[in-house]
Amino acid sequence: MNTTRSGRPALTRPDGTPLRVLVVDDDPDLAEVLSGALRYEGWRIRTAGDGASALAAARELLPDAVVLDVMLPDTDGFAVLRDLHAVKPDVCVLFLTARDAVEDRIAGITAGGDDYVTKPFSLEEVVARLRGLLRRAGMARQPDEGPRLVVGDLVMDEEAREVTRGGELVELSPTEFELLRFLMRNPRRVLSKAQILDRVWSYDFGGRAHVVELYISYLRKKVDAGRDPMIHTVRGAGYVLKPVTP
Amino acid sequence: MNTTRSGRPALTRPDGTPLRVLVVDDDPDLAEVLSGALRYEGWRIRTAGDGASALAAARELLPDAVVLDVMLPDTDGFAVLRDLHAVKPDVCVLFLTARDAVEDRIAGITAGGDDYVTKPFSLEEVVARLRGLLRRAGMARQPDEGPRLVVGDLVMDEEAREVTRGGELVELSPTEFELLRFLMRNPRRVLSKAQILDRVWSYDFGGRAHVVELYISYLRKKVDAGRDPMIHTVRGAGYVLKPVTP
DNA sequence: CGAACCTCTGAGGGGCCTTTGAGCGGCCGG
DNA sequence: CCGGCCGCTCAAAGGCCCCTCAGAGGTTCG
Repeated sequence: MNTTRSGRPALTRPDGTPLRVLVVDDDPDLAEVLSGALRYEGWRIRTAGDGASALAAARELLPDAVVLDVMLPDTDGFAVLRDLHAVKPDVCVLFLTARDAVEDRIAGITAGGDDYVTKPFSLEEVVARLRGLLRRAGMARQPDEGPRLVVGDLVMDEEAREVTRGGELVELSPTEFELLRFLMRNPRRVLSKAQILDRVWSYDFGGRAHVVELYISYLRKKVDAGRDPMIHTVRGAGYVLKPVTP
Repeated sequence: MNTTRSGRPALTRPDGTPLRVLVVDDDPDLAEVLSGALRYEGWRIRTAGDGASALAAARELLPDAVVLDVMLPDTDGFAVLRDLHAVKPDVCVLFLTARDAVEDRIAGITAGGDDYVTKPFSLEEVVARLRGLLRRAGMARQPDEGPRLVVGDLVMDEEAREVTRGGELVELSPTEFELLRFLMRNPRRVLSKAQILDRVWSYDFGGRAHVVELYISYLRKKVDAGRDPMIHTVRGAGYVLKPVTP
């Protein structure tokens, strides 16, 4: 079976081959980070820096999905979207856009089944949105099943953004939710504070690892509250999430 | 079968040939120490002193992994990472960075599945991280199986950073963990205190061999506690770890 | 426009880890 | 048999890691 670089079974095309994703951004560093994260999901990645080379790459790769910066040096994302649909009508598109970008045009996009995230984003969010898109479009085969993450009696419904522990609802803020999602996607594995920062916080976050400690303590108060702890500190290494009794 | 210089079966590429690793550091002494340790793993090593020659070497060697100093005389780590991925998209990268540069521009690097260690590091840590990377990337074939070390009834899960003896959990500090990992990777072999210092402690450690004795005694208290001892002293030579009944 | 919520910073404190030093016991050589 | 060396352990200092509290600034929502 095709697997991610983390060992977890990968989200694949229906025939089991790796999903193909094209990353289009004119910032080479950002494109590199993005494609690294997506490659880590076990997918096949290509990058492009402008609209013209994006189209050329798309014609060659026939990607299942495209991560597309709205602001490109030679053209804008919407024009590229039209051309992409001409090349491959069923392609999924995830837009990258500035926070204060034109909301109305973006709104029209999501109606077509595509989606967007605003810069600066976290990699966890990009990956999650992309997985959601591919799943809903029927382009991806679920190795596990459904959009639910389960670790012990802790259950996360990613689409409903709902978390329960032992059946009880746990209410989380956005950052808490993303942190817990990252932990739940890597159960029984020690994650360093740097790893967590890189995945859960925005790529331009300048802060220190201290925030991770803080949010771990928030999560503990809500997820572990009064119960047997699932979140453990590994001194000098990081944090682990694991079921109470393995 | 391909083996390490120590006789232990080596971690190899899927086809059984030795893994190829490129070491890039502008300090020749450090590069030498590193490549010595990696060669000891049974891998094929090349070194480079700057970004340009690193790329040239990469094009020729097509390495499975690169150990890469972030501070290079001619360029920075991010640019090299991009170029390396262009040469070989599935290459694993382990960055070496100064402790106070961690916050700097490392952001996003671990997100792609790559990893880093801060200077001063221990060789055990570098080797362990590299093995982890290669294993997760599916570039390495397990001679034993999985990310678990087993000696007798002593079991170490490196990813969960969990150790059990006879099923019972053994809690270890970071240094204790690394020392035990070194012992478990070299079972039934006498390791001198100097060897242990060189591998487990940082390369700039100024202390004396006395610490090794102390940490061995800590390990005994936790690992051998009340049970048949697995850690043995070989007077005048060093220490051995072996199963209770060979 | 106000209130609630969320995120992040800074400071304080507690506890674990690492290292050092010293003392003791046992093994080995003289 | 005795002295010296090697290894083991205890005790304590210091540092570092981690947790928590309190509050400011920003954002969202009513």
